[in-house]
Amino acid sequence: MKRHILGSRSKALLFLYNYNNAAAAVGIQKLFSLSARFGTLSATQASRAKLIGDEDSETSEDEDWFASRIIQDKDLLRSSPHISGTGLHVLDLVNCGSLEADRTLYNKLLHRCTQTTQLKQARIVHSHILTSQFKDDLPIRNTILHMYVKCGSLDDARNLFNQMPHKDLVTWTALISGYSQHDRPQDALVLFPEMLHHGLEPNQFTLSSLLKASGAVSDDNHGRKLHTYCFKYGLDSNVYVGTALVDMYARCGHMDESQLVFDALDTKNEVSWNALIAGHARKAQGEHALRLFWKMLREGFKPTHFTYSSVLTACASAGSLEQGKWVHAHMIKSVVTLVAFVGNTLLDMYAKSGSIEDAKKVFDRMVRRDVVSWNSMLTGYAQHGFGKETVQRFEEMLRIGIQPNDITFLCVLTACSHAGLLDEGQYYFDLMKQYNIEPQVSHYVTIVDLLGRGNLLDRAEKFIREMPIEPTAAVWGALLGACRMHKNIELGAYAAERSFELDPHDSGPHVILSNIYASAGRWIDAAKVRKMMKEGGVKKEPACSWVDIENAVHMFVANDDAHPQRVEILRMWEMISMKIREIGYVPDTSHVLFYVDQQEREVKLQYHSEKLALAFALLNTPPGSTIRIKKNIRVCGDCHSAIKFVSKVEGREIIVRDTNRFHHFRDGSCSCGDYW
DNA sequence: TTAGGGTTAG
Repeated sequence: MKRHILGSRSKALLFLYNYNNAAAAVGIQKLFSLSARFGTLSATQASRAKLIGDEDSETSEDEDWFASRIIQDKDLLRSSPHISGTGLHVLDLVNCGSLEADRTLYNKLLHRCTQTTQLKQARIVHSHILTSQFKDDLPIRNTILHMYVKCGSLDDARNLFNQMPHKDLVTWTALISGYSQHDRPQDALVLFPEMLHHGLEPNQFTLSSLLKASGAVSDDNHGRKLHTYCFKYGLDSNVYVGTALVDMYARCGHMDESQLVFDALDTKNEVSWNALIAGHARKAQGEHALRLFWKMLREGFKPTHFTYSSVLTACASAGSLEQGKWVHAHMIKSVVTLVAFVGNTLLDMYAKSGSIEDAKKVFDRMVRRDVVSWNSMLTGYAQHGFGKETVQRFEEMLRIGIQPNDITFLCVLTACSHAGLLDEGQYYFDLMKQYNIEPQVSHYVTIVDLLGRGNLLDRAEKFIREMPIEPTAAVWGALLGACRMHKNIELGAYAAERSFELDPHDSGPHVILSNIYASAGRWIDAAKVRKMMKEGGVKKEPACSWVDIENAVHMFVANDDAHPQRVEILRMWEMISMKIREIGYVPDTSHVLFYVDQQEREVKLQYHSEKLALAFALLNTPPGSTIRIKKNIRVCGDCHSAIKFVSKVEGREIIVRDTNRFHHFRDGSCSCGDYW
C-alpha cells in the first residue's frame, strides 16, 4: 500500500472525520471554517482521495492549533467506540506512523467493514492485518471470517477457513451461519459432522444456524437430529434455538410440532411469535395465523414489521377483507411506517381480498416503491380483469426506469392472455430479451395460453415443439385448457396424454379431458378417463366455497346438507333459479362430469358450492350490498353463467375469487368477459 | 469473535 505523508491539517481533518467523539465535535465549527477556506472540502463530504493527495506544506497558526489540539487528545480519540467513513484513512495513519495498530484498532476497522459490507475495503484491511503481528491471531481471524460473511463473500470466508490450521467453535459457527444466511443451506449442513469429527460441540449459535439451514431445505430428518442435539446440550429452552426449532418444523410442514415447541418455550419473544405466525401464513392457514396474532397482542407482545407482513399475507390468503382492514388499522395505531415490505403485503392483501381500489390507494401512498410493489399492483390489476390497465402501468414502470424482473413479465403476459391482447403478449415476450431476462417455463405456459385462447391452437402446438426448454405438464395443460374452450377434441386428447405422462397424479388435466368428452356427448370416453383416475389413485380436490358474513366465515361444499340454514338456502336457490330462467338462463349441463340423465344433471348443478354460498349470502346480507365469495378451484362454467344472471335480477355486485383470479359480476356481465 | 422471524406469479 502506498504510504502517504500527511500534513497536520489533513491529519486533523482525518481524525475528525474518522472518529465520532466529543472532542472532535467541539472542533466542528473550526472544521467548517477550515474546509471553506481550503475550498477542497465540505464538512460532510470530506473525501479520502482529496485528503490523501493533499500534501500540506503551509499551515496557518489557526490550523496548527487545531491539529495539535486534536492529536494531543489522541487517547480520547482512540477511546471512541466507532470508526466512521470507510475506515481506510486510519490505515494511512498507521502506515505513516501516526497511529499504532493494536488489537482494538483492528477490531474497530473490521467492525466498520462488517457494517458497511464493502468487500473491497474488507480485503484491504485483511491484507493489512496479514502484515502485522496479528496475522495468526485466532479471534482476529474469526472476526475477519465473519466480516467476509457479512460482506456476502462466502468464497473469501471459505478460503480463510481452509487456510486456518487452528479453528475453534466460533470459526466453524461463523462459516456455518454464513452459508445458512446466504441461501447455501446444504453447505452449512455438511460442515456439522465435520465439526463434530474435530471434537467440537455445538453451542446455541451453531444450532440455531443449522436449524435455519435444515428448515430451508425442508429436511425434517435432519431437523429432528438437530433437535436431539438441542436436548443433549440443554439448549432447547434457549429462545434463539427454540425459535429456530419453531421455524424449522414450520418450514418442514409440521405445524403441530412447531406449535408444541412454541408452547414448551419458557421464554418467548416477538420473534418466536413471528416464526409461528409466518408458518401458518405460508401454509395459507390464514384464519389460524390471525387467531395467533390476536393472541400475541392479548399476551402483551408488540408486533413488528415481520408480524404485520405475515399477518397481512395470512389475510390475503384467507381473502378476508374485514380482518385485513382490522390489521391495517392496528398497524396505523402502532405507528409502523409503511416500509416497502409491509406496504407490499398490505397492497397485496387488499388486491387479494377483492378491493383493488384500496390496493391502489396503498400503492399511491407508498413513499418508496420497489419492483415487488409494482409487481403486486400489476398482479392486482391482472387478477381483477383490468388487462389494459396492467399494460399501461407496466409501460409507466418502464418509463420511470424501474427494472422489471421475471415475475413482472409473468404478470404482464398473464394479463395479456386474460384480456385477449394477443399482439401485445407476443411483443412483451420478445421484450424480455432486451431486459436480459431468460423466459422460464412459466412464461412459455402463458404464451401457450395466450395463443390457445385466441384459437391459434396449431400455432400454440408449434410453439411448444420449438421451445428451447423441455415442456412440462403445465405447458401441455395450457394447450389442453384452450382445446376445451374451442372444443378441439383430438388435439385436446393429445395434449392431455402428454400432460399425464409428465405428471400422472394431477387431477386437473383428467377433469378437463373428461369434460371435453362429456360436452361432446362421448360418454364412454369420459368414463374411461374417470376409470383411469380411479385406477391411478388420482383424486379431484373437493370443491368448496366460502363467504364472509359479519366477520364469520361460512364454508360450503357441493350438495351440502350439514348447514343449519339448509332448508332456507335450498328454497332461496330454487326461487332465484326460477327468476334467472325467466330472463334467459339455461343450465349448461356439460359441466357435470359423468353421465346421468338430463334432469339429474341439472339437480347436481344446482348444488354446486358457489351457488349454495351465493344463496346463503343473499339470505343474510342487506339488499344491494356487495357479496364476496371465495372458491378453492376454478369457478364452473354453469355457475359463472348463473351468477351473471343473479347479479342482474338482484341488482347486486358479486365478487368471486377463484384460484387464479377475480370475477366481478355486475348487471348481468362479468369483468373477465367470459374469458378466463 | 459466532445465532432465530417478513413481500410479488402460476
